[in-house]
Amino acid sequence: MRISKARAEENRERVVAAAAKLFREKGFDGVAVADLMHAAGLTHGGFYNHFDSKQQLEAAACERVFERALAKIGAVADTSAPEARAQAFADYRRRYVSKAARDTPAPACPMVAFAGDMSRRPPDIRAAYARGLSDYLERFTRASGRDSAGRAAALREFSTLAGALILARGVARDDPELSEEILRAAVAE
Amino acid sequence: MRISKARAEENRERVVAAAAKLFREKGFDGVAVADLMHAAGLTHGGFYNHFDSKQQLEAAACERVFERALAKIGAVADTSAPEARAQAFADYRRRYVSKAARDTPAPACPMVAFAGDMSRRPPDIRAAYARGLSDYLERFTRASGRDSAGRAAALREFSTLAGALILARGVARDDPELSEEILRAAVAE
DNA sequence: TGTACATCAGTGAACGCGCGTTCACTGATGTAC
DNA sequence: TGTACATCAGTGAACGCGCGTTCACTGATGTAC
Repeated sequence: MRISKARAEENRERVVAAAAKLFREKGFDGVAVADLMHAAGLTHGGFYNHFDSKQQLEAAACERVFERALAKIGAVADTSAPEARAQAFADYRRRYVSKAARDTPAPACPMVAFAGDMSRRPPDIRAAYARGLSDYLERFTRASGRDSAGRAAALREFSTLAGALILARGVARDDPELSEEILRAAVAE
Repeated sequence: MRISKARAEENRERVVAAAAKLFREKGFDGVAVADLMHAAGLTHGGFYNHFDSKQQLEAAACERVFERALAKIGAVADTSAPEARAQAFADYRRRYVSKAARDTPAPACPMVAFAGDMSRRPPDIRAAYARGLSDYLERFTRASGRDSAGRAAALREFSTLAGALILARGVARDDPELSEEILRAAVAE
């Protein structure tokens, strides 16, 4: 049963959206093509009408996750009024290491979701990730109110946030107190 | 061909050692039982003479990696002369975010190697990991010369180091300049 | 100490399962006239 | 505008492969006497 072009595009979109969510949640190798298609309301056989391979969808999903993350930090960076920007950045940091961010199965931050096994992924995904991180750190630096002289401090600050969230997520279920302690320490002054 | 008890124990030891290395390098799911046994100079069939399951070896390997990491940071923490301890800690930090640490396929730090997918692992491995991180952070705090009042600062400092190494490893091959910048920023003052 | 036998670490074939991918088929869509 | 036909998104069975695990077998080790 052939489907209209618009509907087909809509289906492809749903597959990418499902992949962006499920890959963040279970990792690239933790989700089967059939799972992705089922999550998008389709059967697995049609997958290759939209993508050359699972690997290609992985790259597309990675880019999709970055689009969202870049839009979010970009909005903070592009806030023109300095005091509003400072407030937006403070909120961003606080939310980044919140318990909600720790407890969500699918981390919104692509670095938290993917950094761990990025060194083992094929070149095209790694390239998308590297571009994404580079763009993200540029925006994060601006969002933090620093200029190029303060870039090192901004990178250090983001390493702290990402490191704390990754560590806190790893022990969340087995040592919740330590997990919270790590999160609080990351934004303590 | 039956083997002596001593030789059998030696073989088991080699399997755990191979697992501790290969799991750090390729992740738990990236190494097959046959690979592990082959790396230990054995064939895959004998695996279940030593372990109930692959999962049990994963837990044993995780503990093994922590033993090494805890011994290393423990030695710094237990250095009694304050100036020698401060020097040893400075060296530890510098080496932790060195290019060598970034470029080694098998990270020495269990958090860098395992944190990424720890939230998806079975309970016994997660428990071993949580115990290990808790012990590690206690030693790291002492090694940094801080007492319990300075524990938050110590946790924040370790989050920075681990986060930076994880981020730097993720883009090492695709954006080496950014990768180095992240590492340098983590220990800049 | 020497002998006979049971034990069991190691071997490699085999099993069963899940996964990425392929393929023949369906039937509504898009197009040529 | 209406009709005939080609296209192609979606379906579900099937293929091939790798992996964790099992099993019958081997023969040196460990032990009972």
